[in-house]
Amino acid sequence: MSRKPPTMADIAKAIGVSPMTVSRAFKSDSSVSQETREAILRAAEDLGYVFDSTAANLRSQKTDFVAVTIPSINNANFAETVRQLSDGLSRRGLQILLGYTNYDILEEERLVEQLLRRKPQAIVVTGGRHTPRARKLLSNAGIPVVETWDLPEQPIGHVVGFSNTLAIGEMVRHFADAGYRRIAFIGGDADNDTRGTERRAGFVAAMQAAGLDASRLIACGAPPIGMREGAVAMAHLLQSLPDTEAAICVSDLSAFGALTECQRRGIRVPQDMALGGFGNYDIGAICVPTLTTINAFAGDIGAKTAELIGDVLEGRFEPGLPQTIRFTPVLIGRESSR
Amino acid sequence: MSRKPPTMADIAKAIGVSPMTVSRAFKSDSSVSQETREAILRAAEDLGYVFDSTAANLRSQKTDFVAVTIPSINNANFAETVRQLSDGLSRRGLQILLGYTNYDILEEERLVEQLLRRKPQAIVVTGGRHTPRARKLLSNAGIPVVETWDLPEQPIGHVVGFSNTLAIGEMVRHFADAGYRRIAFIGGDADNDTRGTERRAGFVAAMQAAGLDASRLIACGAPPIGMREGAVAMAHLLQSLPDTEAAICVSDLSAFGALTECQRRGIRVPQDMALGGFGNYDIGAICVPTLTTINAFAGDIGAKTAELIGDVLEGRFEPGLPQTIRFTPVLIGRESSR
DNA sequence: AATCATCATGTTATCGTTACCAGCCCCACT
DNA sequence: AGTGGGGCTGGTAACGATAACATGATGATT
Repeated sequence: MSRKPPTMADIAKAIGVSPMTVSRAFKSDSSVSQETREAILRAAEDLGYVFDSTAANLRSQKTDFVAVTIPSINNANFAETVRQLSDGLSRRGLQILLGYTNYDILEEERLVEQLLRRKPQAIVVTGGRHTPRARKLLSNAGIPVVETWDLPEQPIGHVVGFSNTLAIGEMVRHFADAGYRRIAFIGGDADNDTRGTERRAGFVAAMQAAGLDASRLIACGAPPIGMREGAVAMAHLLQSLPDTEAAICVSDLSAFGALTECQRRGIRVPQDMALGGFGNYDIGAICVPTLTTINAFAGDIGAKTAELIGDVLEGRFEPGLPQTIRFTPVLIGRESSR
Repeated sequence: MSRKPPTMADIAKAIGVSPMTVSRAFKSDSSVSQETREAILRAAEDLGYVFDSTAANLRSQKTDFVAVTIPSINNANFAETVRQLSDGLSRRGLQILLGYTNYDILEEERLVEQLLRRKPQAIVVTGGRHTPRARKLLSNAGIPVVETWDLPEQPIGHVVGFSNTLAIGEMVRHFADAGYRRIAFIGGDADNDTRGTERRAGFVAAMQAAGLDASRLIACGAPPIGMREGAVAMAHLLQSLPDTEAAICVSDLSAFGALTECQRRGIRVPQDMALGGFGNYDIGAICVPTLTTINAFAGDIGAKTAELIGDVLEGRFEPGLPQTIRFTPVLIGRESSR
């Protein structure tokens, strides 16, 4: 029963052809006569043959893997990026090899090394901050590298991202234009949360540019920052700076958490406290009141990255000429800031 | 510059040892003298050597991959299962190879076939419904198979799951005991949503067992069923069956959507309409009012599956003796059903 | 002193597929 | 009839690591 699984050679023997012909029969473009191919595929099915990619990968020096690292899978934004990336790549015959860094660049380094051993055709990392060793590994890997979700100052290779700083600036202006003055920022205090700290820095810069006090900063600690952290932060805010008129949160999740805290305390949103989020999560479009947010195009980042990788691998670009694709975050004004 | 990457043979030559010794130097348990190993590792670093798993995989017939299929990555429940699974496996030196079926068993079949070509050491699938061909592929793969999130009547191999039917029965009883009589069910009408339909069937059975009318069934269509679908369904429910006292939703997401619709219409929850969800999502614990739900132990399913796979692969079980690990879903009573 | 286990290393063959290079047959054109 | 090209097939070697077995040196044991 449990003999070892059949190989192409077994099929070849059964049909009376060479293994080479069997190999060809499995590739759609190669030249094999119709009847031979059918006989081979039938025999393969009969024998319960399963193609062995590991051997093919070794011989052809192609794995059709694309390595991807994200901070966390439990985040709708990153998940959406991965989904679109995965869809786009699978359409091109590529398969994702996914790893989580847990928002830790040391973990990222380990992960990158581990993933590179699998000989992916390209690698996508989230963010532009890496350990020196990770940078070196990526640079020397000899495959296309794409950094996403940020616009690194010194990109390793390609980039598909947007400016978190600018995006938050947009949000600050939105509130300032609406007449809010005492505006707080929630989150972005942990230095392993690069996007969060960028947003916080962007908040401070934009507030100062608008001539407003930028000192209302509420800490949430290390990522992931979810709804609960947002609620806790709002409680702090209401206690420490009760005259605050508006709070800009590091993400829609924390904004929603902040909203629930207001609801529990009978604080009306937006009349007593206006709220802004980030990321255009589903929840912000449906909760009551709906949340003003920033669409950072998480899905499009994934889709565009897939397209870019396809183009590069199929030689549609000058090789060695890194591309930077920049998305412009768009503010979505909703009920929480009217 | 772009010569081809160094191999173990190159390191061997540089150090003056055999390739075999180099190979051994990279495995922690093998016997290589301290100094030789150090010299090898140093040379490897100098040359920018990256271990080639594809070759090792072929020769040793071990990939250290575990294939996993889930319906969707954009679902906090499945994501949590995958996270714990991934953590547990990586602790054992195994790496996940993930694929999404989009709630489609035909897509699952394609995916399973594709994943098996990569020669994983084990495969985890979500749910117990598969195409005949997929069943055959899984059975003949010669590796441990784990079905999760359900309790299939005819398991292919191992199972780590719970009874959706029983879980919803629990929920129905909770509402019935609290005095609710006109109870509706939202979702679970699409037949590619196996867990959803099971929950709906469980609802009908439990309602009948309680002597209650089980005909208040609101359709949501095909999965994924999110917040928006829940809101739409609640609108339908309020229009078609306005005297309904309580609604049990196929998940916390749809329950939250239903809640928002109530809020927009000024319908008090739970006074005018009680709500129940499923899955113990973060949102249900924090929204106002908090949602009564069922903890299905999504994370534990992943953790336990990782443990099971570890045990099986390391021969800690009678081989060929499939295990079934059954979780008992627990009702969490919250504000939405007081 | 002889024997044997242990350690560190080397040699050889192989995992299953495919790149590369031929070779054959048949038909279409000169 | 001769030449050429395209379609189909086969033989051989190789991808880069390691399993399996073998070897020499060292030290422990009797």
